[in-house]
Amino acid sequence: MENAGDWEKKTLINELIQGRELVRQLQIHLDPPSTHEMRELLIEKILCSYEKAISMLKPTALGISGAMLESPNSVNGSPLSADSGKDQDQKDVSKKRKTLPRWTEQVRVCLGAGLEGPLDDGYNWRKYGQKDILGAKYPRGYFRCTRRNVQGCLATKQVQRSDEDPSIFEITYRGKHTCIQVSHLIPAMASAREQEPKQINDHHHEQQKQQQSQEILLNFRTGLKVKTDLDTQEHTFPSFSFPSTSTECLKTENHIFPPSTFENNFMGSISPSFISPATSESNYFSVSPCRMHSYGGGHNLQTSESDLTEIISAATSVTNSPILDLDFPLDAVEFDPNFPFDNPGFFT
DNA sequence: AATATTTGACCCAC
DNA sequence: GTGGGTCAAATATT
Repeated sequence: MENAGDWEKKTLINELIQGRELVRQLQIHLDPPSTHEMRELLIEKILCSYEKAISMLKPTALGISGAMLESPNSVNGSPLSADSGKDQDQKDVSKKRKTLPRWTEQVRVCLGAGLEGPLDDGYNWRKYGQKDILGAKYPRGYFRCTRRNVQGCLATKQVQRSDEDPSIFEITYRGKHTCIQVSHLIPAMASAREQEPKQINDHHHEQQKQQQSQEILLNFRTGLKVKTDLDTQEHTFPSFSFPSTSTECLKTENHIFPPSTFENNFMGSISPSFISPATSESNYFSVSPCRMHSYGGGHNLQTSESDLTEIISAATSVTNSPILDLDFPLDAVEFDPNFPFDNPGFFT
């Protein structure tokens, strides 16, 4: 994690460069017969970019990188973690409730094409419930890993839209993914494809390449070691997604960037954080999430000491902990995704 | 047909 | 009893 600072710095620079590029694009689109939508879109992107840059400069963003961790107790009451004993019997839902680690992440969604909603984090989620929460303006969505039945993956997440800022989604993850993720990315791509069939159809071959590289990468990742910020334990985990910051945003938003745009950068191909149909809070979204702390998500986890170990491992299995990713030698590629914008004409 | 989402009911912790 | 979380039948989508 030593290079976390570096990484943030670079990301910050990238964001600024990106912002500049976007402004240029906007400039171009100001005169000609450009549509309003295009201009608004550009503005959105610019704002998004700057917002991220700013958030990176904020104190909270520096250390643990702004990860919004929820103190375990605040999320759900208390004794949840207390009984850490055994969750071995995972068939019993209620027991699981007590012991599964959880952590919260806040995600900002870029309101691009008028749509909005939470992003995909690289896993395939299936919605299994929705509930109106007392005092909350928006209902909370409940998702579980689609591989639950197949592989017994017990990971779940809750998506709660923020009252004050509807563009923010609070995502509470619970449980770690035990499913083998070699398969998770590909379906993710597939679903992304489904959502943007027109744009993507032209790039089937590229996608296959992508999938291949994903597989390779995943295999690679399988042996990944990650340090959590909680302590020094290192964990290897089976799956991980590499959230790309603005890429996500721009990529999903308005489908401006065809997959091929990312083909050449490793990151682009491995970042599965496209939209996933199943992840949308209410299914109506398909937008571009900008993780507020995507450049470094410090997670805090539920902290019952007894569960600490599990929590930590869970944290590593989570998808959105870029900061955790940093131990991974991605330096060479990690920023590429932010740079498709350097392509002249990437907007047309 | 298979898979995903919706939604009311049910269960459990508080 | 209440609220939050999950189940599962009905329904929608692919």
